Amino acid sequence: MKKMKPDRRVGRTRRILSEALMSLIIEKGYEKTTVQDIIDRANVGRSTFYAHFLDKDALLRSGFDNLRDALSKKGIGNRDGWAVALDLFQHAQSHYPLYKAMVGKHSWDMIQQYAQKFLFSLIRDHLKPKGSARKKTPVPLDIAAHFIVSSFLALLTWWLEHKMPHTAEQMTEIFKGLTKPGVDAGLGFET
Amino acid sequence: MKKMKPDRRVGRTRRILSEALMSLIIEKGYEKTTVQDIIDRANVGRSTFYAHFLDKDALLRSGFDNLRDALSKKGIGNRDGWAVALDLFQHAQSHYPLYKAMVGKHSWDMIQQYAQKFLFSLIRDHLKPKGSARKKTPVPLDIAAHFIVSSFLALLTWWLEHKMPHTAEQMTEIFKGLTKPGVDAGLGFET
Amino acid sequence: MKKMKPDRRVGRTRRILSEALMSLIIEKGYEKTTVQDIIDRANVGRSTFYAHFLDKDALLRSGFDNLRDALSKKGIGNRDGWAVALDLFQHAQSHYPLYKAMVGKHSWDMIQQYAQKFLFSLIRDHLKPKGSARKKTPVPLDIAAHFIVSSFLALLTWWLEHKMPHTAEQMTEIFKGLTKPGVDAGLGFET
Amino acid sequence: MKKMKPDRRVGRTRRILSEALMSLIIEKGYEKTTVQDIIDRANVGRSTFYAHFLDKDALLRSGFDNLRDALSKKGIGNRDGWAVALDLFQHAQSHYPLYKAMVGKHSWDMIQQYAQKFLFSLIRDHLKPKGSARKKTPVPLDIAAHFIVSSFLALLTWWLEHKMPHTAEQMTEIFKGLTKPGVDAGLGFET
DNA sequence: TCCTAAGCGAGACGGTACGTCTTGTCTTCCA
DNA sequence: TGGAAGACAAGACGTACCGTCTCGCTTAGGA
Repeated sequence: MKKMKPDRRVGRTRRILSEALMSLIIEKGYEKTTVQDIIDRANVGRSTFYAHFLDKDALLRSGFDNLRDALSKKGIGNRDGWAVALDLFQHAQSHYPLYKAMVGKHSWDMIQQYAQKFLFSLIRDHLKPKGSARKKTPVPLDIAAHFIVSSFLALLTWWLEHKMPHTAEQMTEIFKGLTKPGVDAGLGFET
Repeated sequence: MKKMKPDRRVGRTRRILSEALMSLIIEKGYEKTTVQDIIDRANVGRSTFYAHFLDKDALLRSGFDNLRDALSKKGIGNRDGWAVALDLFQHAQSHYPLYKAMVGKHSWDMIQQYAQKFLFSLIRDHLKPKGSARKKTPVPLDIAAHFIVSSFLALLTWWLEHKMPHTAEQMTEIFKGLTKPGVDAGLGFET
Repeated sequence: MKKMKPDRRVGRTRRILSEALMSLIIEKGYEKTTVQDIIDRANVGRSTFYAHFLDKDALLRSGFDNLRDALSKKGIGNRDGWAVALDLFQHAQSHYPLYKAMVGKHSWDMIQQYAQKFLFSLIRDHLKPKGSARKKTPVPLDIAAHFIVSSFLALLTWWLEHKMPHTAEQMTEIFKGLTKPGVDAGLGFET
Repeated sequence: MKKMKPDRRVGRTRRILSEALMSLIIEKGYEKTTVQDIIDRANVGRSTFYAHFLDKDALLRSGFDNLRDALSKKGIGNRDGWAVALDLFQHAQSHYPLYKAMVGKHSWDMIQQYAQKFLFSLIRDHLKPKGSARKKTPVPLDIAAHFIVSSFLALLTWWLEHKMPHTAEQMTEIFKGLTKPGVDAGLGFET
């Protein structure tokens, strides 16, 4: 197995396609954007598209890989676990037109699901060490993690749907205020 | 304006179509079910289908109208507000094959959205009277309602995805345990 | 078997339907007129339409039955056989809007076929007695009759398509001038 | 503007579709043949069909383009103008099953109309030079051309409907015998 | 004059074909 | 010779009409 230096054009094509999709989402929404639209905008052949991505959904998800990798590398570390939410609220804010175009649509559901998976393992791994001390908690740890992530996404969705009436910091506070009490009580330790 | 007696056939057709869809969802999933499948199963003409429903999605949603109407009529009344969750957990349990076939798919997102709308107004109307006394709360009432509904749906989803490892009563307790503390603190009054 | 007096409503319904079709043909053409259009215009139930006519085509043809019966009763008699053409040219002229709306379309083909059948037997019966004397003619009598009728219809079509640039009398002369020489020569006797 | 070499597949697809239609016409008639039948027989996608032809009618007409082009190239030249009829009678004879399946139906009307247009200009262009000498003729040249073409098609139709009881040569003679005298007289010169 | 069978309107229904649309694969040809 | 262009198979979609049918109301014409 040879280790190849990746063709520089490959990165270029993927980037162009991603940019084409993003601009099209903002213009006409993800659902109304067809593969044909994307490759027309990107000046790319149909087969080229499918050489790089399984389908339109894969292309969309790939756009969030950067965010995921950044978060993944940064981790939670010694910060207040709830602080991660702030990063995400801010990211949404800085890409508002894109998020706005998707929220409430099928594409948003997909993104949520994608985010859910990643954030879930991030949170669970953060909670596990603390929880391992306690034998038995009234609420299973997995459910708590799922609850935290879902609550965050729910607030994010609400925030975007209502045109961001509060700051990212305020939203983080609200999120923490609504979620932390129940989690702490349910798990039996301070998160 | 004449008051017409409604054609008895209409109700029958709508019911047959709904039943056909439900059975097909269980067999092959909502997304893989085509309109053709439905009308074949229901022994109904294509145009008849479109005379009654805008599309496949509308038919699916109509299937939940009964549940919605039942809840709507029953209301929350004097019960513990959180008890409504039990009704819904139980409903899901008693229609498990149907729910199971949809959870995690696009159809589930749609149902969630449909449920969200209805439950949101139900909850908000339940909270409003209590909240009107207090001038200012750290958390806006709308956000709290949104949070409650989303949390419920998140737990329901988790429960179904994991093959209902707990009873409906246990899930209601967990739901209440995770959600109530934050809401009470955030709103400044006992829900 | 009782002989009933026919219900007066029946004739009325048939007439109303025929009138509705004729007016619709003039307005939007026969092909674009649907059964729904007709029964809407006629204020008649769908089933009533089908109780009276097999389909739209049958209704159209029925409109020409009057003309056919009139010609049939009048016959050719002692007149110049070619004079019948004049009657028909004049009929077309007096119903120009209707004919104009059909000529060149599928409906015109149907009318032509309908007319062909009737006129063919009219002409053949007119020629037969004269031809029976001669044993053998270079051109079969049936072909000659077919030729005469087709030529007439061709000229009628041309005339209507070109907005009737000549009088009905002129067209009759042209028709006779083009057709008679060949027929007389082919049949071997004066028509 | 780049001159592209046409994709070889295109011609193939069009040919296959045409062949599929022809065979289906012979088997079940043009009117009963659906687009679905054609694409099934041709092993072609539905969209491919519509990428090449506007509709079923267009495909049918395209099948006669070869014949038209052949005649067009060959022209009338120095031959007896009436000889063209022989070519056409013979063509019909050699494709009898196809013609037989259409004659008398709507499809035949369409073909007749298509043929009429082409043959009319062929004949008129053939007559014009001869007629320009004469100032005034009792019968307009356009009518004469229309008459000739219609007469030919009428005889062709009769011939096919009656299972070709005469040879193509005989039919040509009959055609000429019936038509030429009137035309020569009407135009005032020998055709 | 009554009453009864038929005509009738309204429109739901099963069914068929249409032309459009989008997807993911596969082939051709150009640079 | 590798990738852009785009032809292609597949198949679901929503629309348009058709001809059949069921349902009650109305009404003509025989009793």
